[in-house]
Amino acid sequence: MISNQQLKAQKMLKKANLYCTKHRISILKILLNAQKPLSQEEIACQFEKKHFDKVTIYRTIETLIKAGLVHKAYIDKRAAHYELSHNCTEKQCHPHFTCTNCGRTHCLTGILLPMATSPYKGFIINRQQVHLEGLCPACS
Amino acid sequence: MISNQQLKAQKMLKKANLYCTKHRISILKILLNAQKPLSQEEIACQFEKKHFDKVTIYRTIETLIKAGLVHKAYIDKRAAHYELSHNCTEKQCHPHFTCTNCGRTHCLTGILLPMATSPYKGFIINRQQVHLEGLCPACS
DNA sequence: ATATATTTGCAACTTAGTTGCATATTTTGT
DNA sequence: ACAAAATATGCAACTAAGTTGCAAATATAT
Repeated sequence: MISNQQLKAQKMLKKANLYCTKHRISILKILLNAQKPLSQEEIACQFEKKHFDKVTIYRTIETLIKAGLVHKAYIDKRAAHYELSHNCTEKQCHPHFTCTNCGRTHCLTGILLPMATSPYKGFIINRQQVHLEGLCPACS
Repeated sequence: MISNQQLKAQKMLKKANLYCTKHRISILKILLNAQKPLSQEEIACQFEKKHFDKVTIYRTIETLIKAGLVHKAYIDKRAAHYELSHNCTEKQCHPHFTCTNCGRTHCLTGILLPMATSPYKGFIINRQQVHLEGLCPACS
């Protein structure tokens, strides 16, 4: 029984001209199900019994970032957090919201700000990512 | 001979009700002169001979953040980078620009985007920070 | 000048991420 | 379907970033 997400992940890898390995498919599936950016450790936890080396996870993420499938989220955590790029337009990522009370991070996919335009000569802006701070529904 | 920045730093600390120590003044002076966000290590390097323990630098930064004088910049570096809040409005920080070619980060203080408004009930947005990616004048 | 409150330095530690290399897996060509 | 070539993975050891507890030093208030 091949799941929907399994097929989706395989297609993503094929399209990006990457080797279609168990590890990459698993990591893509985890990111497809995630409702927020995940760290290496959070990804590792979702494998339960089957052990995935952290080096493999880091290298897989790096590969997926280079292929444009994944990007780093700019949030206020010590460890880097990653998410799929498929909820973002080419020029702009959906905003991330961090609650200053409980520290939890949410993706606010419903917001789109106008793109910044540079008043300085020579700066070519290709992508924009917005970070928001405030109180989440549970804390407000 | 007391410099201008020395006085400025002292005033900032007094106003924030913080002990006015050599270390805090030195760190504030370094941040006042910086044209971009600095990491703990970059701050430490500017002390030259006089040795400042990294723990002291981390704790000082934490204190200054709590007092609202400093904040973390959301940029694509492994180590956290910090800057003074005095170039930002209460609601919004100036955007940071990272060059995808050379990796250098710049502050684009001339840009101000409209504040995001949440389409979700219960999310109260207090502050916004924008991160831009593209090519800097040297690389474009 | 002294007492009290707060900050600093040191040592040891945790967490996050990286590198080199031998082994295993995936793809390509036949 | 099979072998060869290309690429990915696991392991061990390592570096970098940040934290904690505690004793000594410094700043402020009286």
